Order: sequence, then structure tokens, then C-alpha cells
Amino acid sequence: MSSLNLYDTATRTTSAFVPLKAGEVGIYLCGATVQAPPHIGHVRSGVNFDILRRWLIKSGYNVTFIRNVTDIDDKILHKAVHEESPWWAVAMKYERAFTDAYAALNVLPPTYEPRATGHVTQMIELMQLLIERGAAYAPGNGDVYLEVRKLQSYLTLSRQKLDDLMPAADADETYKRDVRDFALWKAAKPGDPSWPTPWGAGRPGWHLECSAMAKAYLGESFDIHGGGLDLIFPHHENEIAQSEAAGYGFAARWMHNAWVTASGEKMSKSLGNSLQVHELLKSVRGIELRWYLGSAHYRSMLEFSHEALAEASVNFRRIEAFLNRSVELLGKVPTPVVGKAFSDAMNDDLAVPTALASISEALRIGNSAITSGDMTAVAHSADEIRGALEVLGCDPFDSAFVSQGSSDEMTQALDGTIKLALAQREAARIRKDFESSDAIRDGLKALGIVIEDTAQGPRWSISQKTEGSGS
RNA sequence: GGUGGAAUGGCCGAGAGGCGAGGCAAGGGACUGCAAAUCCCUCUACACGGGUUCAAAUCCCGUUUCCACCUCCA
Repeated sequence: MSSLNLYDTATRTTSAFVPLKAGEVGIYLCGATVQAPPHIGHVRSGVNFDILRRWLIKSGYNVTFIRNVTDIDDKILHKAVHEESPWWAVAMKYERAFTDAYAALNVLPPTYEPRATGHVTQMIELMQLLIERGAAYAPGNGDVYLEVRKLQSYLTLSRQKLDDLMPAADADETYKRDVRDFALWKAAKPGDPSWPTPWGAGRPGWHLECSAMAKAYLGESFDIHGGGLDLIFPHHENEIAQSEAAGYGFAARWMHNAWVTASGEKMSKSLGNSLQVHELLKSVRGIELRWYLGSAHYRSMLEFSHEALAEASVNFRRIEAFLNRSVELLGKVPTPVVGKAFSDAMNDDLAVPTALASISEALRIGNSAITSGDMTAVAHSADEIRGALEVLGCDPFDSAFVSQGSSDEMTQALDGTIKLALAQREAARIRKDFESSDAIRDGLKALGIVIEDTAQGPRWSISQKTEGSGS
């Protein structure tokens, strides 16, 4: 079995993954700034890194997965004014929306999910350390800045030169030693929330929380830091600047997921209303949306379209239908097994599209085995497919999805009712009264129940709602 | 101006020097009372112009178009 290779944004190459501590992996993923409802771009990041996490777990690692919540920043404060509610109420509202979206898509809850506002103490300690080491300064107005010109290796992740950056249009240079110095801490303005510090009351700048919380939960050095491509600069550069200036090793590897695009352009908050997760979940199930978001390689742009989402839905249902048939035929739920082709693909920088090809292959073999009555082969295919789906977070037998169904009593009652109708239909077919038998089939179909005649007799299933039917 | 990314068949979407991923759609066939489901077959592409090579979608040079980041961003 091959070993895991992962891409590293810092070196722009793929290399063997070697954890800092044998058997353990620490991951820090930049989570949401909770200032708006989640759109599918946000959750794509969650899904991509959830697949990474599940694959690491499946590979035998003990994974500590941190995904933060940034619950204080300029946008949240603006939103609070706009919504006429307290900033903390805004943050809580959208944090819940994110939590719901992650849950609907079966993204595992992080090991720890720290909030920025709960770690002001750690931030102050980090700033004190940075000032002691001469990397940061407090000019006396309540702000604290990091002095970027003094850094040995600033901007190495994005490979830019400090002097080539376009100067910020709105930079307040009054207290800065250099225009590009960034704020670790911002002095409180009237009406703003604030916390007391040795340099005056204020609130965190955007980047400080991640350095402070990564240190708190993963230590000075950890294995993987993840986030969206657009965080490379400035957010991740500034995290590196803070943490390395503090003397920490920080992230050994950087991984970034690409965007979901719409009409070739990055999804932005201004055009994304209909692409909010809760909107899309009106037309497809969470497991199907996840299947779609996870189906492209994490470093490739995913061009969103309703047609492509519907196609992914149909594709997933074929796989699900095979698994359900295998349960009917074998009388047991498949045991997850990881196949070699799938494993090799995942070890190659999480090559999910190639891994999906291995699922298609297993599906074809499994369906043929049903036709030929080779139950050993059916079981083998079903086990491998379930093993693959489990890693992708799309296992239909996962309690996260099973619980979305209805109660056992109702299911049994419905099953009994339909079987009565099917018995009538069979009787009609035997006496070649196809008009009556087809009437029964059509009647059931009108109710959303699809009948299939198989070698083992008729079976029924509920036809799923389809994408695009709502609007 | 600086730094990156992308262009693949009707569509989606991998691959990164040589046996043309995979899916969807379409057409044909098998099975079926008819369907449905399933299986088999067919259609075969790498933006453009040069170059390297026995061999280029893949490497090199140039060009075009598009996208992103440059202190709000997943």
C-alpha cells in the first residue's frame, strides 16, 4: 500500500506526509468569520478538509482537528449595526447557521472549536511576547502592530515582495513604522466591544486569534494548516509572521482548497444568496450536496451549476441503490473495506476524482454480480463501495443520514401496504391482465413510489425529490 | 505594477512524455408482456503558433482569452 503524499502550498510541491509525532496529526483549519449565512463555498472548505481528516483517521492516525470560529471582527460589528442587534447575537446566529450546515453535510465536529473571544488572554500573552522580542510595538494609541520589515521571511507563502504590494488605500500611517505593518490589536472606538490590555482597551485584529489558538490547542508546531486559497495573503502570511516572530515552528505544511465559482467567477457574498446551503438543501439531500462538493479535486475550481448538482445527485443515487439492493439480497449491511485503487488515489494528494472512478468500477462489477447471482462478488463490491463512501463522508448507512428517515413503524406500515398492492399486481400479471397491473404501477408512481421487477421479484423505492423542482 | 491559477469531447471532470480516467447526455443492442433498473457496444478531446523528442494534452519558447489575490473573503 502506498503512503500518503500531500501538496504543500509553501513549497508548491507534493511530498510524503510525515507527522511531527508518529501516529498523531494536528490540523488547524481556518473556519468561519461568522458574519453571514454559509454558502457552498464555505462548506466546500469544510467538506474538503473533512475528507482529509477522515482519510487520516482511516490511515490509522489519531487526528486532533481544530476549526476556529472568528466571532469578533469589523464585518460582524458592521452587521450588528445593520441588523440592529448586539454583535454577539449576530455572531451566535451565524455560528449556529454554520454548525447546522456542517451537520447537514456530515462534516465531523472539530475536536475543539475555539472562539476568538474566548482566547483574548492567549492573544495578550502572544502580543507581550512579540513586544519583548522586538517584533511588535504599541505606539501608544491603543493599537499594537507587527513590524513586518524586521521579519526574516515575510511573504514566503505567497511569494511576494513587500515593496511590490499595492499600498492599502485606507491605511492609517500615523502610528505605523511602515505602511505595511498590520494590526495585532485595535484600540476601542466608542461603542465597540473591548477588552482591557496593558496597552489600553481594544479588540483583536483579524489574524491574531489563529496564531494564539493554534498554539493553545496544537502547540508551537503542528502538522497541517488549512483554509481557502484566498487566505494565503494576507491572513496566513500574517499568522506565519506572528507565530514565527514569537519563536514558534508553526505549521509544517499548508493546504488550501480552491473556490466554488459561479459563471467562472469566485462566489462572492453579493451574488450568493441562492447558493446558501440551506437554500440548496431544499432541493437535494445533504449527502448529495456533499457528494457534489467533494467530487472535484480540492485544489481545482468547482464551477457550480444546478445541472451539475442534479447530475451528481443522480450519480449518487445509483450507488446508493446498489447498496440498498445488496442489503436486500445479502440480508446485512456492508462492512466498509478500503480497496487498493481507492487507497492509491487518496494517497495521491486526495485524488478524489480518480477515487470516484474506482467506485464506478466497483459499482459496475457489483451490478453485474447481482444479475449473475454471484453473491460473494456482490458483497465484495458493496463492502468496497461502502468503505469508499465512508471516507468521503457519504456513507448512506451513517447514522447522520439514516436518522433523516422516518420511523420504523411508519416504514413497516408503508412496506406492508405497498406489498399488498404488489401482490395484486403480480396476480394480474399472471393472468396476463396487463391493463390492471400497469394501473397499479402507474398509481403507485403517481404517489412517488417506483416499482422495479427483478429476478428476485418486484421491489419498490421512493423516488427522490429532484434538484430544480422548487424554483 | 507584483504574485498565482486556468483553457481537455455535446456537458461535467481527471491525467502531466508512450497502453486515450470516470460520470452525465446521445445513439445502438441485451433483458422485459411493456416498463424501470442493470449490463454491453458506439461517438474520443486536449486554446493558438513554433520548438525539443523515436514519441507531446503532458516538456521548452512565444501568443490569446479568462479567473483570482495584493490588508473584508472558504
